[in-house]
Amino acid sequence: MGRPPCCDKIGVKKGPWTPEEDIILVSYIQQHGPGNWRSVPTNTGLLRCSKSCRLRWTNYLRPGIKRGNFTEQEEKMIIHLQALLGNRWAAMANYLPQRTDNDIKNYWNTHLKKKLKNGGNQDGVSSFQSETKGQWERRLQTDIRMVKQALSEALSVDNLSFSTDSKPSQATTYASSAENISRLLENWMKTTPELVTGGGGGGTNSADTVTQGSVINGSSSNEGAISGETPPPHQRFDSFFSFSSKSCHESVTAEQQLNAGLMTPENSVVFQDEIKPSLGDQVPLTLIDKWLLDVGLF
DNA sequence: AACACTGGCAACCGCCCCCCA
DNA sequence: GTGGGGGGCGGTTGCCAGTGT
Repeated sequence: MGRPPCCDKIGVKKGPWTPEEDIILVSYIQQHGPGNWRSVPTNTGLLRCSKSCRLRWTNYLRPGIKRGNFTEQEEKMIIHLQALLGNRWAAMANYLPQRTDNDIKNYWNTHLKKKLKNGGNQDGVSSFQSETKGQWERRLQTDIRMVKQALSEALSVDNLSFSTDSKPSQATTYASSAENISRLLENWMKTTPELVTGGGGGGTNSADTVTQGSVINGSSSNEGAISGETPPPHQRFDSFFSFSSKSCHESVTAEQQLNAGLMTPENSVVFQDEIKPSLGDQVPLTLIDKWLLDVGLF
């Protein structure tokens, strides 16, 4: 017998996610945190496969995701990481915390692959590949060993500080996800104004039912833990948006620091609980910086 | 203005790895 | 030690918007 599918194919919805589904998912993760994906569809009532929920979260709703054009720095980073790591998109995403592996993969396949093919030697990448890749792999192995040791010591301290201060950090992190869906919500509210104007006219469609039943209740119970009261619907959505400016600011700050080489993914407040501690797979950003400096990129 | 083509991106699929009983 | 289940990852697909003819 083969392995059963992760979810029943019957009754599982496929295709693009609706804003309502996004809200349900984010609301659930705000309360329970990411993980245990198998239980997500059951507990939320989402007619989605657990994998689909995880992908939607990691690729779109996850906090701190930067969308839009890749910067030149990011592009160079991807090119070099691809040369170094191959098609290990998830590992590459560790060095570009604001980009998802899917984003990086798509960008590589649609832009960079073509660019390198047409352009040939871009920014010395080809010569780097032929001349220094082997050398870098050796240095990387050495670095990884050193860093593993140093980080394991450091993390034993960091974990203590994280555990004592995990709540605010988590709140900030999940708040940022609201920023990601806020744009969707804004569009959604434009198209379905009756849902968020306090039930002005009608508002008896299925979307309203879903929103009132699953999302608002979930959201309010979550916020109730903070504010202790249930605001009216439009204020509850406002509170979703109210996260945006702060988290956006933090996100930009983190980005600026990352770009300036002042902050590594490991000590970023925004991403610290999203970074996987798979030390064997990744090298701290400072090493990449060093490498980029060595090859004359910065 | 209408149609065809192309590129970009979100989402799905299936394999693999790791953890736990 | 082993098998099953869950999660992660990379490859691929399909839809949609933009652009060209």
